[in-house]
Amino acid sequence: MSQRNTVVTDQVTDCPLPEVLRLIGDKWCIQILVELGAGPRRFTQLERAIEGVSRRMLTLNLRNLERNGLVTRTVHPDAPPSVEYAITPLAEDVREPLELLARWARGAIPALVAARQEYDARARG
Amino acid sequence: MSQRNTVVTDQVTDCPLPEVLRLIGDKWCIQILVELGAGPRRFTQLERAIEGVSRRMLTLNLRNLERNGLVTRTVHPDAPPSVEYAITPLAEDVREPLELLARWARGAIPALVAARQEYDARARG
DNA sequence: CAGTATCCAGGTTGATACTG
DNA sequence: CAGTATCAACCTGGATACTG
Repeated sequence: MSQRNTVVTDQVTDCPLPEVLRLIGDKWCIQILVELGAGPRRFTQLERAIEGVSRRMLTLNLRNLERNGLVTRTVHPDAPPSVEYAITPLAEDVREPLELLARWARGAIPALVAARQEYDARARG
Repeated sequence: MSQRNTVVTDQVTDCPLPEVLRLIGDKWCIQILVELGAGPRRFTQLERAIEGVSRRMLTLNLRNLERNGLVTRTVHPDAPPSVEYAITPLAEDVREPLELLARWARGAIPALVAARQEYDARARG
């Protein structure tokens, strides 16, 4: 999760894909975006919605998303504290490409499973 | 790179995206697929084309791609050995979704950079 | 509530040397 | 040529305890 400023700086070729993947490739980013896609959420709401995420990782991933302009964080000056997260238009725009990717994944799963079984069978044989 | 058999097994929700990202999210996978998209390549060709990849990682990534049915590996019984890698139709199909994602990335870069500058400025301030 | 600080286990990667 | 084997460094992530 350390600084990964590579999205533009050192991208010489015309394929930004490796950078995008690092951008949204943090372990919980997608699930955060999906959850926030349904509407703004508070920290604990996210923590409960995203099964298995640790407090630490949720924080780090949110900070990263915020830093990259994909998520906004608004603090309401209440007691007890209340912080609301929401996705930005920029993040909205990435939903469609991601949905296509997801669609491909759903279609590809049978072939993937088959490929693995065959590979593993051969690897053992 | 250890076994990650999760693509189907434990996916309860209807969002396969985290799994896809692990599938093609290995550090060099995309670059391998892009390179092979231009035509079959031999091991050393890939090693030279993909700047910064170590022999070890190239091997591991290729094995993973092969296991998932995204790349084929054909050994020509020559001396010296000759091994040719190529992408499968399954991998061809993923190029379009990935291209859309790349297109989004290219468009989003200015906003990303701006978001970061602002965030980092505030973080220091 | 919404984090931060700390510690640690484990996984991932690169460098390097070796092999059929 | 096309790898495998080994080792060390690094990074990531989870658990936990603490705080405004």
